[in-house]
Amino acid sequence: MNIGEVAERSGLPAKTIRYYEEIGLVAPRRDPNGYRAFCEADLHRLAFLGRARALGFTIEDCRTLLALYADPGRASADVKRVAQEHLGRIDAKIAALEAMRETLTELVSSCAGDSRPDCPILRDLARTAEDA
Amino acid sequence: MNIGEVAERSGLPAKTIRYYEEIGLVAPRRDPNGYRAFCEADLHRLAFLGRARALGFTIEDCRTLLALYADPGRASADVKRVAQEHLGRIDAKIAALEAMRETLTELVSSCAGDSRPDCPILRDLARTAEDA
DNA sequence: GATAGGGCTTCCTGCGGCTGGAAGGTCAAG
DNA sequence: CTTGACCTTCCAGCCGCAGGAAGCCCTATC
Repeated sequence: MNIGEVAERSGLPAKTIRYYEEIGLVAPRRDPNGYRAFCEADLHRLAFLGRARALGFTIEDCRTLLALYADPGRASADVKRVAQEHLGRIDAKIAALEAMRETLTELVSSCAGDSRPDCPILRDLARTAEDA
Repeated sequence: MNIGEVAERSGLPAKTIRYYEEIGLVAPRRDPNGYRAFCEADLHRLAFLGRARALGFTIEDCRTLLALYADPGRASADVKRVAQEHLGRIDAKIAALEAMRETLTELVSSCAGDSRPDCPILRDLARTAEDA
């Protein structure tokens, strides 16, 4: 299998697959002409990576997860911990974004949005620390 | 005002302020010795930037917002549009993160998290496209 | 056998928004 | 005169790729 076919079957761009090889996440054989020659196991690994990345795991998380996946003596607790920590980071991000959303929603709804220059959004951004 | 004082009063790291100057968001005078000399208006501008960034606006959004702020002939509709588009991007991010959170929460809760290797998280990541 | 096209290769740059660190100038205090 | 805190510039790195240049390989067609 050349990179094009693997890209199509895994759903990952060829660029990304080359990058994953560069950072050691996958190690396909090489044909005599220098082309990467992927086997089914490589494809499976890449698909695994694609799904882990889609769930937001970092590349380093993926490295860990792949290692656990390959280790028959793993403890599911180790996998769970990785996922839980990731979940914590996601919750934190959501909370931060929701705080922004709340403020922004309020500002947007209070702005007339007409041709006049007066704007509570700008007023809020321009308020000084003294403006309690 | 030197950069240290401005950093403290604006809450922005000095590094960030230098960066903002580099990309043209602020343009302090210079003392004969080469030190940046900030005036109150510069500080105000930086505080504005700090608040806009805290609300998640991109640097380019900030540039636009600063320009609108400085323009007495602006239309509040222009400000509102910038904020609304930003709000849309935030909503999209939250939605993506919540989708991840949902899947991850389910996976985490279904994993025993003990010393045995069997793990539904890994099983899910490793499922093939055929596994419907 | 020449040519055209697609796919493959490597290498370098750039994205956003900073952050860290090195090497060196400047200033006030002791 | 030295110390130490400040300031300066410049360069590298973060994450996870994406874009593009330059060039090789392979197949098909004329």
